[in-house]
Amino acid sequence: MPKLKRISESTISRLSRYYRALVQLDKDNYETVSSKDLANLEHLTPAQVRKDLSFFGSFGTRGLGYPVRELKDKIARILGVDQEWNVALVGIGNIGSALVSYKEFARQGFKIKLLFDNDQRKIGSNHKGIVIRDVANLTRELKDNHIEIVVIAVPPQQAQAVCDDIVKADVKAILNFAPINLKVPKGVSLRNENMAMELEHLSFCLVNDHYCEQG
Amino acid sequence: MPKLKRISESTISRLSRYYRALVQLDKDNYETVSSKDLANLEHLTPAQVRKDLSFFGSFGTRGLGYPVRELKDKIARILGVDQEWNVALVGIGNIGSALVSYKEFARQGFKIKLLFDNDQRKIGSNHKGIVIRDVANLTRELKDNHIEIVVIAVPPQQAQAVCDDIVKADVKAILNFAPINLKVPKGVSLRNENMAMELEHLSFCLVNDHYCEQG
DNA sequence: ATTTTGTTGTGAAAGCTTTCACAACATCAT
DNA sequence: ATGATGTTGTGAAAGCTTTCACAACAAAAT
Ligand SMILES: NC(=O)c1ccc[n+]([C@@H]2O[C@H](COP(=O)([O-])OP(=O)(O)OC[C@H]3O[C@@H](n4cnc5c(N)ncnc54)[C@H](O)[C@@H]3O)[C@@H](O)[C@H]2O)c1
Ligand SMILES: NC(=O)c1ccc[n+]([C@@H]2O[C@H](COP(=O)([O-])OP(=O)(O)OC[C@H]3O[C@@H](n4cnc5c(N)ncnc54)[C@H](O)[C@@H]3O)[C@@H](O)[C@H]2O)c1
Repeated sequence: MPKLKRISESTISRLSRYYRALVQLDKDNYETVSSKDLANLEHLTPAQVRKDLSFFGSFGTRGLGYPVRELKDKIARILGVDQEWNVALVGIGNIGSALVSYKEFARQGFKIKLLFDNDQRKIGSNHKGIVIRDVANLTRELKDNHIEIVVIAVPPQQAQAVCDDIVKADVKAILNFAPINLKVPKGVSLRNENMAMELEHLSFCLVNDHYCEQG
Repeated sequence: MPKLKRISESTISRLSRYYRALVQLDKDNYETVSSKDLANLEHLTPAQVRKDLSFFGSFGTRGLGYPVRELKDKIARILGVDQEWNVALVGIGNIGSALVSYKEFARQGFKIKLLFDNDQRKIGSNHKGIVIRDVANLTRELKDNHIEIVVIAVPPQQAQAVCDDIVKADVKAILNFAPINLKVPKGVSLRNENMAMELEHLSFCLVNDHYCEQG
């Protein structure tokens, strides 16, 4: 019985982790799994697992645990990975190319449909079977092709302008690799993949081991 | 007067953001900045900024704000980005290659010194001026070259074995791109860059807009 | 001098997340 | 049937993070 409460970022991230674990358990032909087992697999606490799941309903049986396949499917539904998503990629440089080559995303339902760049030498060329389009037509082409998720992999100076064009196309989900704080209107989901920040987190831990979680 | 309290992950991430903002403000020749200004730049609250900084000391002047260059340098010190770090990269495939090409990391003090792979065709070849070494010698070479941070960019099946070799070399900081939960002993800092998880977060928001922050 | 305006640093309050603890079941052995 | 064992779902407690609110200053104006 899902109440209309905000779900925390950490709960959503953990759902992804449960999902990955359940896919593996299902492959390994496990029928059921307890919150304790699932917690151990992901280095979490059983109470955390049960509380996270309880936000979305009661999926388990007391005394037995959770049915693996069923729970996997339920979480897939919740995460929206039971369906296909049309993804576009803007900026086909180092990172952009790596993402296009990565077949795992497609297998998970994230289908890279369109590629964009502003480099005349790249526009029109075929990249892993997908033609690179001119970013000048970004808004229109995103609309025409019903793109639902856009990945930004352009230099930081260009990122906000690209982002604005994406928002104009009514796209509601953006994954950004540029190390910059993009401004998006309410109703648009933005996730940042900031590697510099992760490296700085690590150097912080190296310098301040006493302050840091891992002690 | 730094008390010996754990610093939260979110505070550390925000320090990275303040730092980036301060670098820009310094370039733009600003002398001072208030918690209000800094908060506006990063879409945070002034109280948050002041509280975060207060964990590490008092850097501002009442009535005036913070001296930009001084605060920048203080945060650089706290984050450990006032020094150089020796970085090694394991797995020179799509993602690994993209990281080697990225000059920004070196500029920030993260110097990629060694590359490793297990593919005989790649081992010994020169990649952007760095020779690719055999991962068989990983532990010894990490030690010999005083590597402090290692980036894992191998397929998920190989990641834990690679990780174990890294830990054996007494490396205390690991950045992992493989979509898998690595097990590391206490005292080793591990950060994960999991793009699939970010995409799933976005699809969750698309499916459950009412549950999601951006509502 | 005194007032006004501006801003920090921080204890306390509010809000949010995780953990605890236990009733409510389910299964199995006897 | 009954008891023993195992596990969920959840309200309450504990713990953590963010926001509030204000004293303590600093500078400038009067
Ligand atoms: N490569 C990495 O390892 C790495 C690591 C961390 C962050 N990043 C960030 O990811 C982003 C991409 O990095 P990269 O190394 O792939 O850069 P890159 O220079 O290799 O690629 C950028 C691509 O974007 C294109 N581009 C530029 N402006 C554009 C615009 N307005 N519209 C469309 N395309 C445009 C360029 O032509 C180029 O193909 C950057 O913001 C970078 O800071 C990269
Ligand atoms: N490419 C992407 O866009 C992307 C996106 C998300 C996650 N990832 C993850 O990042 C990792 C790397 O992805 P990729 O696309 O670069 O893969 P890739 O196959 O292009 O590269 C992997 C490299 O690792 C090497 N390797 C394999 N086993 C090794 C070992 N034991 N020791 C040393 N090297 C070894 C391979 O020879 C290869 O060069 C994977 O875990 C992948 O799931 C990649």
